Amino acid sequence: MRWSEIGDMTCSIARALSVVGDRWTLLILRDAFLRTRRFEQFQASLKITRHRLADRLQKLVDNGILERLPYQDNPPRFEYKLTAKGVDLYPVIAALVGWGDRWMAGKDGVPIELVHRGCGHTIAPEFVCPDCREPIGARDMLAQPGPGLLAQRKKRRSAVKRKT
Amino acid sequence: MRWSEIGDMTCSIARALSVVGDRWTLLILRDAFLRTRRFEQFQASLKITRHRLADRLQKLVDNGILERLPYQDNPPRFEYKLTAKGVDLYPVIAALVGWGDRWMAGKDGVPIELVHRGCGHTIAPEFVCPDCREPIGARDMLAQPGPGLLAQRKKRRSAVKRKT
DNA sequence: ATACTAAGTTCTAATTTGGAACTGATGTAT
DNA sequence: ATACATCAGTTCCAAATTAGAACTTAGTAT
Repeated sequence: MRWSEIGDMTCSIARALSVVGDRWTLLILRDAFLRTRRFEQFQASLKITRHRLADRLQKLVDNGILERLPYQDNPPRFEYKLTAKGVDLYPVIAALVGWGDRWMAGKDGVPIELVHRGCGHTIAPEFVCPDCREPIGARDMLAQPGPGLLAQRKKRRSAVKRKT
Repeated sequence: MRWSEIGDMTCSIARALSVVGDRWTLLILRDAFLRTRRFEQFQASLKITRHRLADRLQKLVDNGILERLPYQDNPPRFEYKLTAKGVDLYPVIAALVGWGDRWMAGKDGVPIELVHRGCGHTIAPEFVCPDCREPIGARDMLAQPGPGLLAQRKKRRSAVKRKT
């Protein structure tokens, strides 16, 4: 199985993970959020092999998460910047940081604190319902078929009909 | 390099990803959140090889994210349930769903909608600062060294001192 | 002329994964 | 009683992915 397509890909998580779901990619993005931009910087920070790094950066560019922009011409050199689609992955990173802080922190406490520029508080952000503003936990949400799944089911039904 | 330890592990993301950061694990957890519990159910749903599944489940149990509980004695059979630590990964899953919905949905629309049980609205949850309740984006947060990192730096400094 | 930098590429060896068959304890149908 | 099915895994080999290290290319600095 090629990892560009996981399982049935009906699920948004599967689709997201097909782009972002390997071990290095999220670490590369973490560095990107901390304003790392250049090949050598990523490599030095992550100790990823150069090969792998080139590969992952390429994939992120292909998927519109990073942009490869020239920053000088002679010799041609490029840097990688988060696109809007990339910046929008921030909640994923933040959620991972939060969980890591809560459950995997060493005895010395959390390694990095997040400070909200607006109010100056150093707290992990939390998920809320944008409508009623209540914090959201796993069992507060109900998953139900959306338009995409319904459309797909419809297609499948008519495909079966054609066969019989 | 063994993947139980990524890079320098100073970072909460690296620590989180060392447990949760491979392609199958988050899909297994997605299923767990949708109340899948048994080996055969996971296998049928994910089409992961049995070998890999056994491996990943074991690792999740080792890390306290799933619990392996007997549900019958003759023959002995077990099911896997999310622990508190596992349930607390919900924001990560939710963030992935949100991003997948926003950027990777097919033309038919999102496959699954999330309904907030409290208010009945079908919207993707958003991140807010728990203090001022403002929505949080990538550039609204400032990362600064926390107690864990400071403690570690202190240790390193004294180690250097001993050497010289 | 030599060394150095940035951003890759190429090569081989080691590790991880996929695919498919097999196990073992039990329950059910013929 | 024999055959077949279920569940929760193991075992084995081939295929894909990754690590590690050296090499490339184009320009700059000493």
